[in-house]
Amino acid sequence: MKKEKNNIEFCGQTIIHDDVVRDVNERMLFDETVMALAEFFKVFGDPTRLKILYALSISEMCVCDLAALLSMSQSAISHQLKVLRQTRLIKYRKDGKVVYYSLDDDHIRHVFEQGLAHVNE
Amino acid sequence: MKKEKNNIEFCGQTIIHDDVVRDVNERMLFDETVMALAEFFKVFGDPTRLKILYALSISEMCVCDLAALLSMSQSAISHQLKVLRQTRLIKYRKDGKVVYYSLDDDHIRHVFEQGLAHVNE
DNA sequence: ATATCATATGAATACTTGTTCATATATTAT
DNA sequence: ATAATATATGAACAAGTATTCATATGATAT
Repeated sequence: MKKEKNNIEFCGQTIIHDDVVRDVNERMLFDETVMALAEFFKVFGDPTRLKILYALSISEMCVCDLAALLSMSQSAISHQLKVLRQTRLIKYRKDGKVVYYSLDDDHIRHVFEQGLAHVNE
Repeated sequence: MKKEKNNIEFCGQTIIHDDVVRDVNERMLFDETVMALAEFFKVFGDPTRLKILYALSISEMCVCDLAALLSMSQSAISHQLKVLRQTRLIKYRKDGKVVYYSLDDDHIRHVFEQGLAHVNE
């Protein structure tokens, strides 16, 4: 049996189902959690970074090679590697002048596959 | 035993390890796949959309209620719902003037949890 | 028909972001 | 030291995007 509607004003917003809103509000995620989550997914939301991650899931590579592979400037690649480093998705080791990048964690592969599964329906 | 370096120029880019680049290049994803994947993750890369998705993972809700829940304008919510609709992450049913939104698929919940698992380390 | 309410949407704006360009740093070779 | 090479980075610019504002649409009630 449907309960009757009881429209309420709250913070200038009309609430039609205050019971549902109250319930969901109590279970809502912390703002910082949502922010962190958004940042995490945002990193995967760029073709260049996805290609880099995919490439590194196959083999560690240096900046030069990644630039050649993706036909992009060394600078562009380097900037994106910085983003991936800062979000701890990749790690690196230095060997002389050359810096080798690799995935930080197999966990990343899983997220990637998860996305691929969706895209391929 | 490390193979000696054989720097090559390709499309204006220096290649240090041409064997690795060639190998990875052969296995590289199609551009359209990468694009679709980026679009998919991009949708999850916004706090407002994440909150909406999370809310809908608990209960179906109408636009009014979502606006009240997130303390945002009806218009802002409606615009984001459009994005979520177009990417087929949510579906809706109409009951008179009221439009009820819900997750399109339990699969979305899984991606969400996957992200949460990462954020919570 | 008219008013009201829930939702949708186009345009404008403010903000974010990916790439380029120029340059800096660091390591190796001469 | 000097030159060459691999990588990093700050600033500028272009392209993309989330929200607001004003308004449109569509349904219900009077």
